[in-house]
Amino acid sequence: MPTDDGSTAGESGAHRLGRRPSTTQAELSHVALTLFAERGFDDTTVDDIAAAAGIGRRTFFRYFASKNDLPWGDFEAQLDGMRRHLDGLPDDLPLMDAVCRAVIEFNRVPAEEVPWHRQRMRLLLGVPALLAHSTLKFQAWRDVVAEYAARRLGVPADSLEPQALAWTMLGIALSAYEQWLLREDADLTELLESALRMLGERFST
Amino acid sequence: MPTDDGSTAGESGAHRLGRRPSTTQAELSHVALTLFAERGFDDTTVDDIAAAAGIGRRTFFRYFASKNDLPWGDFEAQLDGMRRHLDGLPDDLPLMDAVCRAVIEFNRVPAEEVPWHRQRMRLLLGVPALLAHSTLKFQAWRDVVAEYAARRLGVPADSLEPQALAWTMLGIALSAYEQWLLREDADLTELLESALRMLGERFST
DNA sequence: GATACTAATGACACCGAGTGCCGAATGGAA
DNA sequence: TTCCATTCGGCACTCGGTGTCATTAGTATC
Repeated sequence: MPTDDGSTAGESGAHRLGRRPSTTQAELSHVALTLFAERGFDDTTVDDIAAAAGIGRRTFFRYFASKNDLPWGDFEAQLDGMRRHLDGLPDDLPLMDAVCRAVIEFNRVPAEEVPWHRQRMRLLLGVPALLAHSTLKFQAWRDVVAEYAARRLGVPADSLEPQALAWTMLGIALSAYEQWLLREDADLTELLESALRMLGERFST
Repeated sequence: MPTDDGSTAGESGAHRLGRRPSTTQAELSHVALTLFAERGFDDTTVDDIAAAAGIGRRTFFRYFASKNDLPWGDFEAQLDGMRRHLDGLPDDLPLMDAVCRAVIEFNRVPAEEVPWHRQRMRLLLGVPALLAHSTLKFQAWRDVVAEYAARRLGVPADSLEPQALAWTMLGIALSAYEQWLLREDADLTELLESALRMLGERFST
C-alpha cells in the first residue's frame, strides 16, 4: 500500500483568500518519518515533530488527525486510484482475476521509492500502536474491494461473499508485505503473485 | 471469539499470603460492559468504571492493561484452548479441514451466553478504538493458526504459506461475525461454515 | 496476642495525545 | 486602507496510562 507522500504540496496556485498554509501534509510527514527513524515512534512526541517542522503543536493537529496518521499520507487518494483502476477493468474478466490484478497494481511502487516505502511499512506493521490504527485504514481498503465484488456479483456490499473476499485479499496482501520486510532483496510484486497463487492452490483441493 | 468472562473469580481457595484482591477481572469486565451499554464506550471514563466497581483508578490498571482490554476478558486462556484443540486433531486430517474445524469450535458459544457474546462483539467490531485495538489480539490468534499450519507443512511459522492461511482464516471468521451481528436470529456456526465453503468454491476455479 | 512477611490498594504527581476556544497574524479583494 | 477569509498558535482542559510510595489487609511464626 503505497501511501502517497510526495506532491500534494501547496502548488497549483489555487489560493484566493486568507492566510496561506505554512507547511504541507507531505512536509510534515517527511519531518516526522525522519524523527521516527532516529528516535523511534514512541519516543518522538508530537511536540518534537511540531518543533522540528517549525509550527505550533495545535497547528500540527490541523494537518493530521492523529500522530498515528503521519505515516499514511493521503491514503484516501490512493483508494480513489484503486477504485478507478477496478472500475476500468473489463467485466468479462473473472472476478478473482480482476481483484488480484488490482491488488497487485495498487501495491506497485516505483523503484526509487522502494526504500521509503519499506521504512513506512516497517513502521506501520512493526509498531503496535500503528498496526492497531492501521485497521481503520484497512477497513476503508476492504470496502473498496467489497464494493467492487458486490457490484460484480450483484449482491449487497455488506453481504458475506464480498466481505469475506475483501478480508481474504487484505490478508494475502499483508502476508506478502510481512515477507517483503523480512528480506531486503525481496520483490513485493512477486511475493503478492505467489501468495495469491498459493491461496488458489490450497483451497482448490 | 468467545472472550471468556465468567468464572476466573477469586474462588478455588489458592490464597496463601498477603491481602486478597478486592475484585476480579470478570467482575470489572461486567461492570464496564454494563456502563458501556448505558452510555457508550467513549462516554464512559476509566474513573467511571473504577468508581462503579468501588476501586481506585490506579487499581483498575492492575486488572486491565488498558480500557480497550475490558471487553476481551482473558483472551489468552481462549487461545490456549484453541492451541490444545488443534494439537489434539489427527495428523491425517487435511490441513484445511483441521483449521476450519478449529475455527468453528473456537467460536462455538453456549446458547445462554449468546446475548452477552453479541453485545461484546458488537462493541469490539463497532467502536473504532476497540476495532483498532482488536488487531493486536487477532495477531495472537493468527499466530496460533500459523504455528499449527507451519508444523503441519514443515515450514517456518513466519513463512508465507502459514501466515497467508492464518490471515485468510481470520478474515473469514470476521466476515461471518459481521453477518452474525446484522441479524438477531443468525447462527454463528452456520455462518462460519458457509463462509468457509464459499471461499473454497470461489478459489477453486 | 505480638511480630514479621507478603501482596494488594489507592493517593499523588506526572506525561502525552487530542480538543475547544479565541485572539493574533497574514494574505487577497474592494 | 479597510474588509474579509483563513490559518496560526497559545492556553486550558480532558482522558488514558505510568511510576512511586505509604497504607491496608491478610497469613504464618513465635
